[in-house]
Formats: sequence, C-alpha cells, structure tokens
Amino acid sequence: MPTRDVFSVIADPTRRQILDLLCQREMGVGELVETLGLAQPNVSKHLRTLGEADLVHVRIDGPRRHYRLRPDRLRELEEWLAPYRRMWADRLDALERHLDQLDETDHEED
Amino acid sequence: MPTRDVFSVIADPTRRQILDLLCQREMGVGELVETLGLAQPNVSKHLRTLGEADLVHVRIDGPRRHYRLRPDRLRELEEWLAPYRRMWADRLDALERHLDQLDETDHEED
DNA sequence: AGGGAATATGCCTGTCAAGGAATATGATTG
DNA sequence: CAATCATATTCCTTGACAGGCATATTCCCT
Repeated sequence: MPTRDVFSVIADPTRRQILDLLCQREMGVGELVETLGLAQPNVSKHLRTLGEADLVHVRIDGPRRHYRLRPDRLRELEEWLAPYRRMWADRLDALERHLDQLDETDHEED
Repeated sequence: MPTRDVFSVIADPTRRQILDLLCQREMGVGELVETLGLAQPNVSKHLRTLGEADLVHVRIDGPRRHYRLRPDRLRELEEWLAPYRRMWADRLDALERHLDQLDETDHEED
C-alpha cells in the first residue's frame, strides 16, 4: 500500500519527466542525473517520492540502483478519468466550444 | 489558453471532489457549499482555480453563478497517460507483481 | 580493513498554496 | 436609493515541498 497520493506526486513536472524517461527503459540514477541536468540528491529525492507512490521499482545491481516504471498505480488515474471520458465520447467538443463562446460573448466570464 | 497546469490543479482532493460533483450536473456555488460542507470563500477560490485551468465554465443567472464541467482539458491527462496505458496492455500485471515480489525477497526495497 | 564510486539522507531557506475570517462586489427587490 | 442575497476578493497565518549544499550510507575492489 503506497504511502503517497498519485495525483500530488505526478503534479511535479520533474517527476513527470522522470516517468516519461522510465517509460522507455529502466534507468540508473547516474543516467537520470545526466539526462535531466539536475543535482544528484534532487533526483534521488524525486525517485524516493515516486517510490512512495509505488510508481517505480528499484533493482539493485551492486552499488547502483536501476529504476523501473511500475505502471499499476497509473490505473488509478485511468479509473478516475473514466466518468469524464464518457463526457467527450458522446458530446462533440467543437459544438461544446462553440456554445461556450456564444455564452462568453453575452457576458465576459472564465 | 489556460493560465494554470491541469496536473497541479487536480492534485487537490477538494478540487477533485468538486469535479466529481460537476460531472453529474451543473451546480451553483451555494449548492456546492452545502454539499461539500466547506466555507463559501473557499469554494469560490477553488472554483476560480478550476476556471483558470479551463476545467469549468460559468453560466451567469442573475446573482448566481452556475458552474459546468468542461472536460476538454482532461484530454490532456488522457493523452499523457497513453504511453503508459500501452504498458499494462501487453504486460500481465499479475505476473509483473509476482516478479516484483521475487525481487523484493532478495533485497528489501521500495 | 581502506579507499573510492554510486546513491541516499539531513538541514536550511525560499516559495507557494490552502484555510479561516473579514470585507468588497454585483445583482435583485422594494 | 436602501437593503439584502449570492458570490468574489483580500489579508493573514500556517504547513508542505522543491532546490542547493553538506554529509552519511552502502557496496565494490584490492
């Protein structure tokens, strides 16, 4: 059971970047540091955070640690999206946007 | 052009709750205040934030404002998820978890 | 055992966002 | 125009978190 909320964990852009990288292949910390151009302690801290959300898994290989993506938890996001996905399934967005614009010309609003 | 990042906006649980409510039907601020049990200024602030991310649309009806869900921006999330969704499409998660457990018995890790 | 490489942890500081309370805005009715 | 209702905005305080830096840990090699 993860000790951290997936939503808040992926709210950070750097963390999303890390996930995107790990989506391709498993990577070591050094590799990530080089690719991201961040300080090593920072990368380690982000990896820890990702681990606390069960978004990554560590494979220990001697002194190095290889991080692998663990996509399971992202299904939570997927599930959360489900009800909303239905909304753009039957509703034509172009029409929707058009109606919104009409509304907005009536009275300026967000 | 939204002035705010969808990821960080939906990181807040209260905001997700609001979205879930608006998923059913359009709602006025008073209704939301009652349902959520939060202070009105707070609800207004969250609605503003949601608006800045283009996640809601306001319909003005006299002195009241009715908020409607605008699902477009959630497609961004959907798109971001796409590459990861492929990972659990072909990979059997039960097997994956099983392998992870084997790894974890070798060396305790996150 | 000692030294060095790879990675993690702790501390500090600045920033940002949430919640609460008070107040301001805007529209409606008389 | 005064009163009132619905909603928004401001100010304040507090807590969380990212980044930078220094340091600790763990493992390998000889």
